[in-house]
Amino acid sequence: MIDLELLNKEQREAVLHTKGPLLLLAGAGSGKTRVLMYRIAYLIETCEVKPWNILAITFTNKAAGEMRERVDKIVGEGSENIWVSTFHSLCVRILRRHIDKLGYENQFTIYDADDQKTVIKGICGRLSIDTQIYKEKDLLREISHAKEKYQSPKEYQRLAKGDFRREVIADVYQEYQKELKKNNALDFDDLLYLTVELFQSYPEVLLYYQDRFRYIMVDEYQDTNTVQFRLIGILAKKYRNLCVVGDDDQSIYRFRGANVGNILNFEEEFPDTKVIKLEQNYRSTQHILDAANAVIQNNKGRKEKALWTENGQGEPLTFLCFQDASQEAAYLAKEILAKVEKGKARYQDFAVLYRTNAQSRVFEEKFLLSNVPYKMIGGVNFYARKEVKDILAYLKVIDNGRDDLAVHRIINVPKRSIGAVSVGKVQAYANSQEIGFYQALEEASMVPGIGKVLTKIQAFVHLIEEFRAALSKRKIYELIEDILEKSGYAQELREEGNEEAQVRMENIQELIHKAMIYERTAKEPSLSGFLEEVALVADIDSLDESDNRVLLLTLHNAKGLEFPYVYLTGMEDGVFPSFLSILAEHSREEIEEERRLCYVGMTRAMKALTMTAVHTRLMHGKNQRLVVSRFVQEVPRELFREKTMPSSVQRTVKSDNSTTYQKAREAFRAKTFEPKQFKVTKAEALEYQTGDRVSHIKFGIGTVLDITEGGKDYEVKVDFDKAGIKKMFASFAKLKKVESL
DNA sequence: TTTCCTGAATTTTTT
DNA sequence: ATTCAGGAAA
Repeated sequence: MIDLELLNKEQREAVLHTKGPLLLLAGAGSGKTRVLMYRIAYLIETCEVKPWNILAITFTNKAAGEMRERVDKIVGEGSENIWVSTFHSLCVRILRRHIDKLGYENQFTIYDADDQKTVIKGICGRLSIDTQIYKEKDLLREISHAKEKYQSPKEYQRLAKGDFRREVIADVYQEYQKELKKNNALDFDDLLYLTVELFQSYPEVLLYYQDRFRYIMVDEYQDTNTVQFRLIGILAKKYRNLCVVGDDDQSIYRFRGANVGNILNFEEEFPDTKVIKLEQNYRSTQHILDAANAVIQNNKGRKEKALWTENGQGEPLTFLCFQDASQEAAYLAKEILAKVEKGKARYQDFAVLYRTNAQSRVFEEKFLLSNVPYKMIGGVNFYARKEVKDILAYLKVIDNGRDDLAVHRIINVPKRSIGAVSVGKVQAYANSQEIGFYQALEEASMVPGIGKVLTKIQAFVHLIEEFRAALSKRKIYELIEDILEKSGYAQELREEGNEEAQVRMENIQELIHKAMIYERTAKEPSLSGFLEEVALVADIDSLDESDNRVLLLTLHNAKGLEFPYVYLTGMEDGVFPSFLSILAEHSREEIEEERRLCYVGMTRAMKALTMTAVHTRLMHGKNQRLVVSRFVQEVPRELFREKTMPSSVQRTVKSDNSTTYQKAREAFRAKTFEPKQFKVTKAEALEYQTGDRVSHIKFGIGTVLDITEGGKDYEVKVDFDKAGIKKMFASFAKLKKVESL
């Protein structure tokens, strides 16, 4: 049962307004998630709305999961039928059912940023485009923006007329779409774009979903882009029960096409919109809110609002300035450690926020050194690691035979003596016959001049066929194990035998583990489903609040989270706001976006907010002298602790040329290769020894033959009764002793 | 032809 | 850290 008395007046009003369009302007920490949750519960309980008629769109998968869980607790039965998901996973679900209407196969692959770049490179090569002038990154961004605005290649070309540069980009865009379709692949933007296209071309499909989603709610509305706006616009058109929740001051994804204008457009598109403002903050102290309000007030053209709280004044803010980043990090480690040891806080109460991922490494180093347990979000994505991408490429080829990109990746991994020249011949044959690369491999005997490599290619094709045939019988994690063994990938790693190979193997083991979890938790597990999950998860989704560690993350990743103690680090002009935004063509807008980012960061803090800056920082291989961020200057001095007020700073933004590029690079390298402790800790002692009988989750019971001590783990050789002799790493095998020798 | 080696270049923020 | 280009060795 829900109790509306627990809500304030505005929150309650929002819950009770169930019919027609509703725009909820919710300041940071104003309890909007709570409102959404109560609203769903109220619809089901009191208005007798069927759970499957409700669609809630959240920003991350994690938020979706939490929302469902919390609604579960209130309404109990039926909540699993509510569609709670991100824009992207919603679109995948719809497209898996209907995309054949648009000329793709339903088994499509989702391409990540790396895949996109590979495609673009290929196109630039074929069209002889100079990638010095047309950088792959810029081309991709331009294409992405076009799709975000729902511009087809044709439309883009029409608009590009007369602008030579954009005409070239139009050609690339067109080629790019052709290539993706040929590979039966979609990029992130396609997921949204094609769903809109589907709805616009097939009214009966649209009608089905309009009738299905009679009540629609969208969280983080300020970060929707034009296609997303269009998507929810047409979905909600029939019943018009659309509730969007957002805060224009927290719009931080403009670079990704997010359009704050959607908040203003909303009332135009839905003229009878009810607007409710939530301004009472339940998260932070008044000091923190005053500071955040003071900063954000420097932005023009925002909806005026001011957060207030009943939480009391709280402590003043702290500002600290250090000589360099290493001292900044060392101090934070020391301070956090001291607070935890005094029993004032737990590690999980702290968050260290920074503008760019590159800034994280110094914190990692110092935290390791001081034994401060931490978790870093973002940075090098787990799924972006070479060995993981290799295995995923195998899975993609098995799942979608038309994904030539994946075939190219694995054709000679591990080494099969099928080199670039042979691959070129097969590709040429494929082009001449107008067939896919994989199909050309199947017909390799027809390829002119293929010679001895033919047998190797046939062996590869046979291998893939074998995996495909086994698909229905094998679990996904078993399939991965098959791939490892039968392709020789594991063999190659074993032969390398160094520590790096071991880490790679561990990463693959982690992938296997993720596959196991997926199969346990998914409703209808499938290979496509697993690959899709891998493609759409964000690092932040894996965050576990019960994990007692300090969190290291970018400001962007911190959105939607809260912590008792927040450190905003790297508060220097040039870092935050970034040079790119200061020097940009539309500098004012760009800096306003950075300022909103700062506002988001500040409002994450519940009890205490500390800002830190440094005098010099190693950037792009040079030691730069930096001045304190203008955002710090925008905070009224009286809000800071007396002794830590930002000192009036020398106005010198000059790079220090005394260090040559080479020297800096060497220094950087030296740091990179410092002996590094590992997060996967080696067991102090194993519970078993040679001769003991042990059990393994998959292989069953066996006898330990040998234990070898490696760099950071033990390698254990076990003779299993059923599975024979296997070698494995102790930290992964999780062997349990069943009897002693 | 394939493989192995080296040096150079690339990092704003992300689904 | 990874990938790519270019050149030498096998």
